[in-house]
Amino acid sequence: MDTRERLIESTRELLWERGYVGTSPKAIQERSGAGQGSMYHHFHGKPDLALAAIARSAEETRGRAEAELGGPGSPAGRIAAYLRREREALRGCPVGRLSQDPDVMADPRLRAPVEEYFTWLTGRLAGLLDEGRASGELDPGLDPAATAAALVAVVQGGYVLARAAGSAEAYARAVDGALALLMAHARPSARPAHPPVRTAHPSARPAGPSARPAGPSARPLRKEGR
Amino acid sequence: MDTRERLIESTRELLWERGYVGTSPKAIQERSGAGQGSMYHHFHGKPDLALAAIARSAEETRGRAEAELGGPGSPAGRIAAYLRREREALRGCPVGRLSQDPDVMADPRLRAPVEEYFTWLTGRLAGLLDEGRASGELDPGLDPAATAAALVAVVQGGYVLARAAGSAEAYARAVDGALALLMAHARPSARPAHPPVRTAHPSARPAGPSARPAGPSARPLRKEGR
DNA sequence: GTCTATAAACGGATAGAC
DNA sequence: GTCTATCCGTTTATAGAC
Repeated sequence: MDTRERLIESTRELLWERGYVGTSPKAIQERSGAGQGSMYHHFHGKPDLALAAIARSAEETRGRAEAELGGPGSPAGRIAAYLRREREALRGCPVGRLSQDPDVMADPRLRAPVEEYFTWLTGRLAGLLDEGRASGELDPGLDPAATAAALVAVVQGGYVLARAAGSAEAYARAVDGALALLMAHARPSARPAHPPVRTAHPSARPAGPSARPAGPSARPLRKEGR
Repeated sequence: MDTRERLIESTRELLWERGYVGTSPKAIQERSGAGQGSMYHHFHGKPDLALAAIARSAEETRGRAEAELGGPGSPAGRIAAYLRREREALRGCPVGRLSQDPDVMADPRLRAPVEEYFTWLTGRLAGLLDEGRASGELDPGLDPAATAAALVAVVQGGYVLARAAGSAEAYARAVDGALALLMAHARPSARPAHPPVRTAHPSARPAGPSARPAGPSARPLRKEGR
């Protein structure tokens, strides 16, 4: 890996860990092993280097999301796989983190990759939800755009909860809760097989929207008991 | 308001806007109108002043939440009121923001109020959900702890989406999506009479590729038969 | 209680030698 | 391309006068 590359990668790490304000050129140089001169030879300054790092992080994060969202399985299954994917919850989201940084959001060039990432991700999930609706896997009453926004928010908020609690479990709990809510809108046949899924679905019920069978075992989709 | 008080309030604002790393004693002094000497007379240094500010922000934020959560109405109704409460979505959460700050989370004293706030809030919501289950308002199949975590995450993630999009509407959309999922687990009689969850903001959200079918907007969130 | 003076380290960068 | 030297402002205080 050449110097330029090491500078970008080190900046990506530092932006992830400490944000833009918390990341100094000196720290970047130390982590990358590059000198003052090298850094300013390859980049015009901190914002320029940060732009390269942010753009790459956004692209990589998008690629990792697409690996799950574009993978095999039904739309709802792929969404669940994405949400549950192994994440370093305590480290937070390398892209979402930047949204909290006023200096990043104040600079249109630095901000663009962040905005685009979330626009893409929300749209991608909305498309999958719509696909699931069309195929009959999901309740046609679902609003794809709003549901997608809620799911993306759960992921981002899950990171907040995990960091606040000092435990990655808080992330898993939030995602589990959201998936349980979502999967209640899926056809029983489309739900994952492993958990003891016997929840009565509206379509499985004879009639009457209020007929909530009070079965205590009717818990949708849980990863671990609690 | 005396000098000590102005120092705390100015620090609260700055922590909210710029985070801990982004907040310098100098900026605090300028905003509060206090001099160097005053600040170090009333507080031992930046961490000490930050602690006072963080503790107060956590307490105040909790109080504002309790105002909705402990208000009138059914459990689900109070939760909906809390989630939809007018928020300055673009400013983010004064408490949640701190969870992204490594220097805050690294200091147990600064971190404690943040952790406690989220523990309390999640527990409070879980209690309400449980109450709703017991009263028959909510589906007994709901997992209160996981659902509560998901809802808190939606709020926190909603702030991220709003900031990323540069629009408070993104927050509203995420909350709407989450409430729609939740309310599908409520007895119809317990659901809001007026149309689903849609905030009355001046600018209507752009109808995505997946605008809802032209059915009556007042129809139940969850389809009854299929 | 509040003010000014002083200071060592850091932040963010430029200039020029090699 | 990389290194060292230099620069000016900021950060985060401490000391002591008023």
